[in-house]
Parts: sequence; C-alpha cells; structure tokens
Amino acid sequence: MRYWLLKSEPGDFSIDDLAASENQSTCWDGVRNYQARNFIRNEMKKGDLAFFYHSSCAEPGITGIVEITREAYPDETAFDHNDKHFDPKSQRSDPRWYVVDVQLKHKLEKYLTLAKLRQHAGDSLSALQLLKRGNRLSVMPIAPDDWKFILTID
DNA sequence: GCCAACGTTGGC
DNA sequence: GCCAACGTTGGC
Repeated sequence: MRYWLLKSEPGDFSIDDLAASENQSTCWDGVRNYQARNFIRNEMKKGDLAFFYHSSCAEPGITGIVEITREAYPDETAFDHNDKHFDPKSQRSDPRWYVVDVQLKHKLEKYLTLAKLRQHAGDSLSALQLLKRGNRLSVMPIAPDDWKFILTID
C-alpha cells in the first residue's frame, strides 16, 4: 500500500465538493502532466490512501484523506471538445491521460496548513516533495514515515 | 538535439 | 496581481 498527495484548487473542486458527491466519490480528472500521469497510470493501486490538498487559495494545506477506489482508466475529459481539459492529441485508441477514482475517508479534524508543514521542512519532513521550492507536481507520492509524521502534527 | 519563447502552477 | 519555477512547444 502506498501513500499519495493530490492537489486541487478548492475554487475548482474542494473537499466539500467531494463530500457532497455521490458515494463521496469522484474520478480525479484533468491531470495534464506526464509525471503525475505516470503515478496515476502506473503506480496507484486500489486501497492506497492520499492526502487531499487545497492549492492556489488563501490558505493552502491538507484538508482530508481519500482512498483510491478504482485504478487507472482513460480520462474522458481529454476527448471532450467542450471540456477545458480537452486534448486533441489524446485518442481513444491511444489515450494520453488517465484518472483514478477516489472516495472520501474523512476530513481532517484540524486543517493542516502548508505553513504548519513548513515548520518541519528542516528536519522530519526534509524529504517531502511538497515543500521543495518550485514544486508544481499535482500528484506525488508520500513516504510512509512522512505520512505517519504528518498525521501527528497538531 | 538545442534552446528561446511561451504558458501554467502556485505561494505570497 | 506578481513573480519564480518549471514543462512544453516549435524553429532551426
């Protein structure tokens, strides 16, 4: 079992949007970065857990935990002319982009801000990709030790 | 294969 | 809104 972090702009799709979804589930579509795609397509397994992270907002941070409930399948939004994630280079015969399904496990009791995470950038979380400068990856693995540590942060 | 131009991400 | 970082594109 592996751990992940998934970014979403709350103005686009927030954890409350997920909570309000049918089965508290959604397909994680719109990822258009190859490194992130490779994680989704090749490495995410059913049962893996992921932090739900709110990015590009007033107070970025980890807001909840989701479970991967279905492994990779083609991203339909890439085929849809009317979707903002439409990609003419993705063909049904050779899909370029993939999604997984995720289901809400729970929101964190206390919103864990990026600022709070940064307090540990020098020691316990020194390897956390999220805290590296210039980090723009929207899907990234979290080491088990980092996952455990993050859950202990008050 | 190089690299400049451009677009996007995301924190602040 | 600004700007640094980074990925992608396209001419050569």
